[in-house]
Amino acid sequence: MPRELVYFSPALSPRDYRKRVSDIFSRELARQGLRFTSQRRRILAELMKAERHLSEEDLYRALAPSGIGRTTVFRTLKVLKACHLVEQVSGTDRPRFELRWERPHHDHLVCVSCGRIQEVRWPKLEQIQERTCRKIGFIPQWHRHEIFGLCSGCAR
Amino acid sequence: MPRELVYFSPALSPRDYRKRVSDIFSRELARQGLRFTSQRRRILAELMKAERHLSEEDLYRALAPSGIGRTTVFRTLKVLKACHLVEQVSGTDRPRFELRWERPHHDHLVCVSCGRIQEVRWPKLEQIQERTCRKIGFIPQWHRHEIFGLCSGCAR
DNA sequence: ATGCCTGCAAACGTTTTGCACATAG
DNA sequence: CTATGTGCAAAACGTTTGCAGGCAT
Repeated sequence: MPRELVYFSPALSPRDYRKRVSDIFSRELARQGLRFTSQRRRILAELMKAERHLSEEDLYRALAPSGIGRTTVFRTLKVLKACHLVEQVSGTDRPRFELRWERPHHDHLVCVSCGRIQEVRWPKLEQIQERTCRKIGFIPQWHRHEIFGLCSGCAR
Repeated sequence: MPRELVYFSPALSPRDYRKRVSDIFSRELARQGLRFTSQRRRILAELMKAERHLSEEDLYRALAPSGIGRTTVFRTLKVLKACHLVEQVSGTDRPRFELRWERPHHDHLVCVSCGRIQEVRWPKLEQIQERTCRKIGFIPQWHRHEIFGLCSGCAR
């Protein structure tokens, strides 16, 4: 159900964006002595063409007909996370995955009724967080900020 | 490993606090036609006396010797969540549960090295969040804000 | 040719469910 | 007394692993 994502950095066309992300993945794999297989290519493609946050299940269902196994989806998601190309977020049900590259950091508003996920950018919040962390000597590495509630459509 | 919690609202003595939370649970159960059994009482007591965020495993290990089954721990945690007496947070490993009643809302700093969980109160952040939500017609019900990184001790 | 990658099936750890008995109200 | 709660064992679920064969480099 989740929708409403803007995947493309304004400076790049969708096509260029896809090429760019693909190149980054391939380079990152090479750097680690790993291989850019057709399965990994297709899983990344599926993530890029999606207009919502996909779960492992979503990916598997989309790609199983073409012969990709569950294990490979799990393993590829792990590699993508390790490359910081994909981030895992919690939906209302299962973990979901989103492409991060070339996209500004943002937080999530998750509708508990329809599952829609909206994205919010909160530079001011990030700033306050960093200041507080610095003050108490905590070195932030990543964070997860998810607000659950009713989206405007379901609020009625 | 997580520690460093302040469970008591400053206005209440620990003893009064425990009585209060217990009463709230009992009343909430009654309201739903459910029963305040000895198991539920003891699970809540365990959560109240804990000085850290407990996992289901923690609770089970603490209470199994006195004959409480795994199933009951899971089921009771579910009831407690439904009553909004307990909130589920992600640690570095498994889900953990914390009492919410009479405690001000706060966010979490999770150390990925030692597992320590520090709590932060960010009224200013909450305020910004609420303002944004109101602006776009999103009705927030709860939120999860967890920052992962290195605590001051592990930063060295 | 080598060594990483794949798919399958089996293992795994966590959470849920079906059931007969126990117990709170 | 009756409906809800309990504990056990088994099932279900999402995820990981071991292995034999496949493929990118």
